[in-house]
Amino acid sequence: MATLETKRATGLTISDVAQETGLTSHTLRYYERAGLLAGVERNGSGHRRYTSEDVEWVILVTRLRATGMPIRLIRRYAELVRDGEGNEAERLALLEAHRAEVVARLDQLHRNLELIDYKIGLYRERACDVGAR
Amino acid sequence: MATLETKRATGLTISDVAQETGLTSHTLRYYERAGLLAGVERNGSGHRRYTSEDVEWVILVTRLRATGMPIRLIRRYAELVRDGEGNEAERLALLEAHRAEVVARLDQLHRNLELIDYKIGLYRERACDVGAR
DNA sequence: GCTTGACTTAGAGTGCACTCGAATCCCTAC
DNA sequence: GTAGGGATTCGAGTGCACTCTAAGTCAAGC
Repeated sequence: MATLETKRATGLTISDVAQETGLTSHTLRYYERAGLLAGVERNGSGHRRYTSEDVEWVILVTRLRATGMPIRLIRRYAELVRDGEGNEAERLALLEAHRAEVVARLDQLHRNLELIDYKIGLYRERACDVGAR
Repeated sequence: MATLETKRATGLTISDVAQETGLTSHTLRYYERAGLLAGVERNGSGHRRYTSEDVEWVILVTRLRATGMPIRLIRRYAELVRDGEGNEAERLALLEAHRAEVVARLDQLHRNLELIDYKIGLYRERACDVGAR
């Protein structure tokens, strides 16, 4: 078994990263296949070894997913980052467009939450009443 | 073609309701099959005729869907409503549980939005800088 | 009376994001 | 040296919520 020392030198295994990010190894491989992760380094026997930068990136990906950004947009963003400098404007545009969608979704969620609260109020106030649906 | 008068008397057609709710006729039939809508009345030739109460209910369903309540829970709720009085406590519990989930999701969304804002900030402030990912 | 178009049904297909299976490989411990 | 456990790959399977197709029925307008 690799010591912490060794891991620091050679990078984390896929199950280390799975544990740290809350994803499964399956999902990590799926993300890599889908182009969300730049090529992760391999050791002599072909096993993935993740750097801490890789892990940071994976965490960013999970956050973007958690806000509902679809895989294909995250891939686009990842591609831009991989292509390096010169496309920052496009990256910014992509993030801003997504931000706008998240804000819109938050608004809608807040509004619909009010309806739920209204219904809950009905059931609480007139629990023995007839017509509440 | 049915006049508005006629429609008021006989109920709305599926495409009327589709238009009014933003769903498609397909989705309305799907919801009915899935047990989300109590049996909608039919006219002589077997076509659905929706009452305004039906439409109200459909709108409530769309709002619950918009907050991410899964079909199976909406079905459960619809069943309770159909069963009539006596189960208000369960309806309330169902709505409150869902409310808690929505609130949790809102929180998480807010937190992740902050990360997006942070990234956007990076690109705005140091658009010409190197290391921003 | 016949076309047009909206409606009906059962059931198949789609898109998304995983999620899992099977076969195989390889390092470690006994 | 061999069993175990985890890694690899490709590709198939799953779950959800629609979304659409095909075959057929029916009412209204020309």
